[in-house]
Amino acid sequence: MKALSEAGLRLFLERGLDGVTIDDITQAAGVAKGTFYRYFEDQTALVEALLGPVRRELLDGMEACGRALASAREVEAMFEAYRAVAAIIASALLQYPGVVRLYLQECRGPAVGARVKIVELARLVSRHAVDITEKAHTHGLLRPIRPAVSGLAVVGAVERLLLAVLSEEDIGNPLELPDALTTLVLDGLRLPPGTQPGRRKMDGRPGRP
Amino acid sequence: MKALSEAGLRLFLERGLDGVTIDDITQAAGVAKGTFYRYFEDQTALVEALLGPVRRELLDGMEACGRALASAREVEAMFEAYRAVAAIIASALLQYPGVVRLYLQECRGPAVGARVKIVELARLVSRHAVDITEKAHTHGLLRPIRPAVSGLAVVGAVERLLLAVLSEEDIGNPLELPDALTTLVLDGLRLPPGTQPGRRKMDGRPGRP
DNA sequence: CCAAATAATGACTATTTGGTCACTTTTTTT
DNA sequence: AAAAAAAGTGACCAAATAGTCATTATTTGG
Repeated sequence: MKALSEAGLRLFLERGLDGVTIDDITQAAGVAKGTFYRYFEDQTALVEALLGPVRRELLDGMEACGRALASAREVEAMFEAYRAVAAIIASALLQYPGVVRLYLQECRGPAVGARVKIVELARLVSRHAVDITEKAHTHGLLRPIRPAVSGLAVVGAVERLLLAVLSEEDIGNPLELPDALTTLVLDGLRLPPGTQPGRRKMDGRPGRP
Repeated sequence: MKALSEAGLRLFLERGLDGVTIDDITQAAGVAKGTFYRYFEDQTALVEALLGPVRRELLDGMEACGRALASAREVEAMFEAYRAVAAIIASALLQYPGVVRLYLQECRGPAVGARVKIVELARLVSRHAVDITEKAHTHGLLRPIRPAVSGLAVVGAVERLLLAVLSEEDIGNPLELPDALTTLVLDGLRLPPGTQPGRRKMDGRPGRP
């Protein structure tokens, strides 16, 4: 059964959810076809089994962040809530890198067949992200941009960077990512006015007066 | 032939690239199966035909942005180069909304079969984005964050917002998106220090001293 | 050591699918 | 109008596929 899950995940990543047959999976796992159906009703069930743990951790983490933020009145509490989510994501990345990659790879496809649960999770993640942004917004902690826009932008940025990490694109030390993202999202790309163009500060901190 | 392209695109969006058969397409287009093979060698060829125009416009636009930025020494020139890319994207969105959606939906999947050209385009887009960021970075116009990180983050944010627009998620007036994105990316989410929490400015401009 | 329960097998069926091709219909050219 | 060219058709084939099930192998409990 573990052999089936592992083979399935590997093949899904290589060929896409819809590009893998039950025969492929059982052959790769080194078992007979009938064995697959002893453990999973169909391909969809296998995907759900793979996604389950990540789904729980992620949704729990985001809900906790929402609750924490509901009572946050200061910027520091907001940062702390965001950091907690980042920790959840990092944990999932370390425990289930393949599943996270599968999510990133399939989450924007049409919600059909084996992909429904993945797309459903993606919708929940986006909704939570917007809710969280909405809360911070209500408390006046954020710039006056529609939460639906900034929340989704952050989701997109984070997901793209996770993909880069998992695809081993060259983005430097992954451990520096949360800091870089924080700087990026919270303080923006643009060099703060007053700093001399050409003389870059190298410590990566915001450094506004 | 147009009927085939349109039916194919519609079905690809409904069921995913790998979830559509030639029979599905010809049936939806109301032609016989053999007719498909008169115009396209296989499904991959149809996808390439669909993607072609968008691919050209997008890559041309990004290359132009790179060239413009190569000579940019001031922040204003940089903004102008970004605005030009935004215009290209908006144009593609209006002319070929379905194809853009197909790109967003499939661009992170494994580069297999009919998806290879889409994934290839996605790689080029990311590479260009990082190159562009690199250029702006070299000129000292940006914060000291690795261009590979900030460039990919912007790609991710933009792609997620485009998906939202095309999926008719509620993000308000799409015409305000470029401005929101600019504010978001260039000036950051965080309320500038010095502004009173709770008293939000409503004009959406940065407003730093 | 034996019997019952559990797990694994792979041949088999019914369908689906990509691709072909001899033929018919429509359009263009002469 | 006749001939030639182009477009369109759908039956057909071989390969692939989801799912079943009678049979065999293995494990477990007494």
